Amino acid sequence: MPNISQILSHAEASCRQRGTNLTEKRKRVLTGLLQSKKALSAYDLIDYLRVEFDEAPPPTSVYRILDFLSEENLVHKLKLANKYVACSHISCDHAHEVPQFLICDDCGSVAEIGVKKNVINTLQNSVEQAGYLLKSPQLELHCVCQDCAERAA
Amino acid sequence: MPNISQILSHAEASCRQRGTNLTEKRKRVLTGLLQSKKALSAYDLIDYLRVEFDEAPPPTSVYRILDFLSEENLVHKLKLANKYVACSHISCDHAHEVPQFLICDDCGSVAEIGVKKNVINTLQNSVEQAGYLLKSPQLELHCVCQDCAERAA
DNA sequence: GAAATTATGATACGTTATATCATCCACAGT
DNA sequence: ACTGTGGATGATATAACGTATCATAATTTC
Repeated sequence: MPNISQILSHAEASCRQRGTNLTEKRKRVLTGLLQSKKALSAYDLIDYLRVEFDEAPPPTSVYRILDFLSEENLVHKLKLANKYVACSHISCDHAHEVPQFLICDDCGSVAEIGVKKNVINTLQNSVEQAGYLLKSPQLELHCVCQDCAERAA
Repeated sequence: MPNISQILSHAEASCRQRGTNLTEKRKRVLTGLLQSKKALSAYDLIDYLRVEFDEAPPPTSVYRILDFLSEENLVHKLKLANKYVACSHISCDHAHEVPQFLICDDCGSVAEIGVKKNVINTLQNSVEQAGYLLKSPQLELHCVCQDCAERAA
């Protein structure tokens, strides 16, 4: 696993290639997500920026930055948890299947898994039979991680 | 499709059988969801109660009632949309597969579908391989309904 | 170096949800 | 009837998440 500064360089190059700009502020938000290794809310990130960088950006700015990072596929938005997480494939060069997220309801840890294509296809078929169009096959699943399951036991 | 008062009687009987009590207030919240035929937020329901029944319950009460109705499987909570919807099988007697929800991001309409058991199993296996436990295989999918898709076209 | 574009800040507010403590109500046992 | 008990609801305040609007700063481009 590459270290954070390598990931940042990679992300920066990727943005430049797409004609966008990974600014210092955007880098700091991304760094926060990479360091925490779990999903954070926008307000968690504001706290992080205050503590680590003595910044106090308004929510507006942080949400804008998170939107930007999502657009660049550096970060995923987890609607189910109202949180944001660094893409686990952030430093890969190849394209990926649509990510599926497992969110631990207890501790907030997030695992990103792939599922077989035919599962998604079956799902998509069911959706279309109901007269709907799937906007995004990105699933977010309520889970409990092993650590929390053991702690509870 | 049974009418609303039939559904209410059925729900009331179901609660009684489980040793719980479908009070008038709870009935009115359920009625609101049944009438609207779509997902409503807790605050939508407060508005509904004010308009239809000249009540002004605090959010606390409405959330409590929604929790109760969820426990009784009369209502489903859609975390993805922060809304609540009457269970479409509310008046059936038989057990059901775990519901899957299609949420129109434009108009908020919700379809409830079943998916084949093996799809869920496959998913569950992937989750377990990642060291997580699936708390609920209830999926909520971001969709666009046919009406909205046509309107946009 | 002025104009245009991009990025960020300030302020205020809207929406969703919960914490805490108080009150009401129905019903059981005496 | 009296009372205690548990279930149900209300009142109040506030937390957490998110957005609208307008202003300002920084960067690029000509």
